[in-house]
Formats: sequence, structure tokens, C-alpha cells
Amino acid sequence: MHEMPDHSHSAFVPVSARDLIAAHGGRITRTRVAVIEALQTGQHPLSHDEIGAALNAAGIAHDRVTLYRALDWLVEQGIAQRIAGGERAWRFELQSGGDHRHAHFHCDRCGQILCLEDVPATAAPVLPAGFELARSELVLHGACADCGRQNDQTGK
Amino acid sequence: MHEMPDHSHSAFVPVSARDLIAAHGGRITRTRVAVIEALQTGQHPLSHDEIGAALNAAGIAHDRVTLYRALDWLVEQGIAQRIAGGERAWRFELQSGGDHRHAHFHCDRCGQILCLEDVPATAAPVLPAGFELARSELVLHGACADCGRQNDQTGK
DNA sequence: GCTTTAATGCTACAATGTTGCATCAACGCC
DNA sequence: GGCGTTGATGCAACATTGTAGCATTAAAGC
Repeated sequence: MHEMPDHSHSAFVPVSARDLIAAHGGRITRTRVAVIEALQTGQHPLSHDEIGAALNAAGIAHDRVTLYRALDWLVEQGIAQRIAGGERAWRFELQSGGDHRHAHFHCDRCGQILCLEDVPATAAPVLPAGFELARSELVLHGACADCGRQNDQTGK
Repeated sequence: MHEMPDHSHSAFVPVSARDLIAAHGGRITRTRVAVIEALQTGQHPLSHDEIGAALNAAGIAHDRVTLYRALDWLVEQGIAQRIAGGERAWRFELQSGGDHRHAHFHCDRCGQILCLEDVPATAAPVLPAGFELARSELVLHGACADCGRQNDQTGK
């Protein structure tokens, strides 16, 4: 809402992370910035663990709980969204504008999750009376290209 | 408590739990029988916890681990299927014949999961090359009829 | 620089699921 | 029916994922 001075010294740090946080009235902390940047960099939804590793790689010291809370806040603000991957852990990805919801692909071999940008998750058909639809989540399961069909059966 | 199964009004003929187990070459134990009966009785996918409660109610002593393993076996055999509810815990429901996969509705208020028998989860569209689709899972989120719109706050 | 308080870091805990291993019991065989 | 084999169970301990409480730190505004 308010004017931001031009941070011309922001070498490789995308300004949008800071703007994104400020636009939601949150304090700009290194954890939040790093988390957003990790999500921006990642080509697929990241688990809490992967984000933590990214922070470590970036030299950002952090606590497990802090990361959980940072992610909670991002989801709460609508900046990020949670995805139920199939495993017990949540995955997170940035809410790429508006309510655009796409489907995801979960590789049952490597556990990786990929975005299927082309495939909308908004298959919202007939619901019983009284039901109120908030959003829909479509997850396709199978084997990704990397895992190929090199191994044909995997437990779990 | 062994009642005559009432299947006069539905096309879904309850298969004897014992037959189901035997057909897959498993041993007929009281735990497995009770789990299958609990899933048959339940009108919606049950969590491990709910199944455990059902076993207790039926006077079937059991261990937590035994229940996990019984459920694992059922899924492995294709008798039951796992559903990622959105919470961390799995839900289980019987694989009601063939590969019929329907969508599910997760109430964000009460956490209940319901089957949407009418809504197929088979929205299998374009996948990138090399990808192998095994199954798809469609979960709709919102408020169920019971929770109605009595409370409007939602984590969305 | 100083104040306010959101955000962090730590400890402890809760919930869910897994592993190893000794024991039990389901099933086939006699 | 009794017996042996082996799958299934029960128990203890552990692993993973996520939360709650609270003192401390640091971001934002003055």
C-alpha cells in the first residue's frame, strides 16, 4: 500500500518476495524471504523438509518450528497453498495468481510431486444439497518420466 | 452381533468378509474380518482411529500395529484403498468392485470424508511424455450439509 | 537510539505410522 | 482330533510430522 524505496542493491534477490510479504502486512524476515524464494525457485511443490534443506543451503539458520509457522502464515495469507501429497507431509507451492488451481502428479516411485499446469483441478460437478464447495484437489498417481518404468513395482 | 445382511435395496451385495480374505489367500483372523465388516458398515471412508474404535465396540481386542498391518494387507490385496484425506491420517474404504474410483468430499469443518459415488475421479487428461498414470484422486473441499453454513470461518 | 510486538528458537509434547522380535494361532496334513 | 509350519499378532521401541508454551530476538515505526 505504501511507497517502497527502490532497493537497487538487491543483487539476485527477487524483490517480489519482500513486496509479497509487505503487501500482506507481515514483517520481512530472512526466513520468510528465503522460503518464498525457495518456492519460487523450485519447479515443483516442496515439502517442509525440502524447504528446510534449501534454507540450509542458502545459509539461513532456522528452527523447524519457525519454518512451520512461516509456511502456516504464507498459506493463511493466500501467498502459498498446501497440497496433500499422498504421503503424510504437506507440500507447498506459491499461489500463482488468483484462484488458479491446477492438478498435481505424484510419482509413487520417487515420491516427487509435479505441477500439471495445463490440467485444472476445478472439476466441480454435482454436489449433494447443502454442500458448499471451497476448492478441489486433483492428484494423479503413477510413475514420472524420470522414474520411467525401470522398476515395475514399488511397495507402498 | 451377527445380523442378517440387508442387501435387498442396493446393488451392492456385501461379500462375506471371510470369503474376501480367503479369495486373496490370506488367513482368516478376527482382526481382518472385523476390519472388513467395519468398512462395509461405515458409510464413509474410515480412519485408522475410527476402525480401531469399531473393533473395540465389537469387543475385538487388537493392537495398534496389528490394525495398521491388517489395513496394509487389505490395500496391498486391492480389497481396500487408501485415501489421503488432507489431514495426516489415511482413510480407508473398500474397493467396491473393479477399478471404480469416485471422488471424495472432505469437510474442512468437521473433518469428515464422504464418498461422491456419482463423481468419477478418473479425470485422466494429457500427461507429459514418459509419464505413466496409475490412478487419480479427486478430493473436493468445503463444508458438508451437516456443518452447513452455520459457521463461516474457513481456513481458505 | 528506543519502544513495541511480531517473529523466532528452544523444549516439550501429540499424533501417526514403522521396525524387530518373540509368541500365538490359522491352516494343511496326518 | 493332534501336530508342524508359517502367517499373523502383540509388545516395545523408534521415526516422522506437526503443535503448544514461553522466554528471547529483531523488524518497524517513532
